[in-house]
Amino acid sequence: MNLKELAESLNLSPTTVSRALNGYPEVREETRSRVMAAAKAVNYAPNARARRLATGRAMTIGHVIPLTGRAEMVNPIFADFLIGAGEVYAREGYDLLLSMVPETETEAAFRQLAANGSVDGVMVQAPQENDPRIGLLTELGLPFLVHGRTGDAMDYSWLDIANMRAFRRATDFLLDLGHRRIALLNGQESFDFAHRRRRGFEAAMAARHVPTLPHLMVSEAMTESFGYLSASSMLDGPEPPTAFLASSVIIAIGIRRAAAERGLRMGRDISIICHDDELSYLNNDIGGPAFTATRSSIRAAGGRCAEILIDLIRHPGRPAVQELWDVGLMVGQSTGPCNG
Amino acid sequence: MNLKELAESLNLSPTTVSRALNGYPEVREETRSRVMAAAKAVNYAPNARARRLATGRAMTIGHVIPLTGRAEMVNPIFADFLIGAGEVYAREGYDLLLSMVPETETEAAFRQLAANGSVDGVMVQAPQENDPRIGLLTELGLPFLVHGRTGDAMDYSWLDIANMRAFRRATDFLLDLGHRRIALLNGQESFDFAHRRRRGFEAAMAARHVPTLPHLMVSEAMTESFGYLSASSMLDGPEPPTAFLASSVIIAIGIRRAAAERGLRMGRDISIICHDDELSYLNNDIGGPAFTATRSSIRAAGGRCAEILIDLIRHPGRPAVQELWDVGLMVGQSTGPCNG
DNA sequence: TTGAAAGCGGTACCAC
DNA sequence: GTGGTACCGCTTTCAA
Repeated sequence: MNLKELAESLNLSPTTVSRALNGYPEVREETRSRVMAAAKAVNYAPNARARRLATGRAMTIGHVIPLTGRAEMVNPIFADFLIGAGEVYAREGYDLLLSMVPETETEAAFRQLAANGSVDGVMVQAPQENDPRIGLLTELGLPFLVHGRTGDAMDYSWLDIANMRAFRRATDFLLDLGHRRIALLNGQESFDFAHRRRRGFEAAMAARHVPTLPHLMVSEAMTESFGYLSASSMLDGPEPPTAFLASSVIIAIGIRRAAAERGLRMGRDISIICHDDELSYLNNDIGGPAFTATRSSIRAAGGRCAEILIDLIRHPGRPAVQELWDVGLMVGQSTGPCNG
Repeated sequence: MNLKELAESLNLSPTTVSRALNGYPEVREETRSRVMAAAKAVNYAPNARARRLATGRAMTIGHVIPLTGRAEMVNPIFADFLIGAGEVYAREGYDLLLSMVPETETEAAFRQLAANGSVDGVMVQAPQENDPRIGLLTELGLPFLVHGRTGDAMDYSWLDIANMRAFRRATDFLLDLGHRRIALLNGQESFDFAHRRRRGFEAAMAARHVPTLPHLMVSEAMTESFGYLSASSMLDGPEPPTAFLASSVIIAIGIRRAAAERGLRMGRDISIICHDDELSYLNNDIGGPAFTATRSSIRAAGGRCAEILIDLIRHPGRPAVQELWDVGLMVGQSTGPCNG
């Protein structure tokens, strides 16, 4: 059953039926209810393909995930971010087009999406320093929102969590507990977030005149084995750390295993604070939940990113939205936007 | 630049240009190359929305993920499956529509997708016993493929791994090593796969006349804390297990932590075999990699599922495809389809 | 081998 | 308030 047939069965024009269904005000109430009832009765749903062509909008948002050797999506934050964003898309009537492409084909993928008009905008995640995607998307005129930031000062829309502040605060917390040899197990520093986290860590240490120890600072792709192997060698080496700061829960899981193997007890012999944590994964390590972001805050961030992106799509030409989120420390919820 | 403009610039009709671009044989070779060159020169890409309307095909496949309380996607297999499927979709020119909906709204989501024609088919994952989705999709006439099976004997297309065989073989392996008190940490038994795995486990034990111990068999949502808590209480209780069989790497990670805390050494004091494992997560637990499926085999399964589904879409009315995959034991690759 | 024209199923402008 | 109709941009008969 299509619009025309539905209209005929009601002795109305397609125009009127379309208007009634789409909530236009000029339709008489009685007509509208008659149309609504009939539509429901025959289980009518407007054809999305036709609508997309007629309106010129795809009502679809693309998430392009570059696949590197290690499948990044496994990192729990990808899933949580997607869920948060997906909820908002659904609420706003948008579909989510997920495109996983080899990293080398990312540019081609974006060009394709822009050229054939199958999305109205795209979400960009995990930007690297001077990420080429930003210039490309700007050039293509495809609306986009970046989750994270690049170092440079281009004028694009992004939402980022206050990485530096989060790690500075977490480091302060460990220092307050009396720790001096704190290890930082970070993600790859080509990613902007890892860079900021290290700066936060270093700032906190410097402020207390505690030297950072090079052998306790490593950064690599965030996997459990990276956490396990790094923590193992640190714990077995000279000047072992008494506390760990990890950039991902995946890393923290590895650290915890290394610690457990050595009979080190969480919260007594050793403390771990990590990012992207959630209660079911890791808690009570230092006498209570200890993490910077949480899974629910990542999800909230995904939702907020989706809202901003949709707004950007609906209002082309609006100035770039740049939102910094304070994810707090030892909290279960994002605290939302902040400044500074 | 659209087809009509491109055609005008070439002094050809849209018809001919369309044919040239789509590889129709009746176009003169010289014309075709002229068209191709021009298309490339102006960076022409056919509008996907228009094409979808004209052809009546969405060229899109839907993955509907029901969200339960615990976000299942975190389970690594979801990501790997998606990656495997996504590669095939991209190769075949299909888009992937990812829809995450509250479990209670799954039916409405499918009805919507079917009614508004935004997908040509859908992938169904993690079926429960007597899963209502199967009847619904059959009724809606929307092509679908199930990854996994339900217990009942309906005639639908599925691809499943040989869960029973995998777990039977894994259990045999542990029995061969001399283990007698083997614990099974399974997923929720409302899922068909969990049910089959238990049967495989029980069959192996029965064949050797080794009694299964009720306190060593638990099934619950697959999380790290489930693994940790269950293993902890088993290890501290009477008749502790000497080996574990886990339905997910996530569970195994929890088991390993419990074991590490108690100073139990992998491969000596305790052995773990798990499903959905991968080297970076867990290995050498019994003196070598030990798992039933692997991340790469899940990915392969995703790819194969995508191929089957696309085939189903292209050839409506073909008989149901039912493929069983042997995922082996202690191997890094799927061995592919098998029977029995 | 090429072209004219009728859709595909909606939306939205303009007239009534 | 309602209806006629020209699109949206491509595919696909049918005719030449």
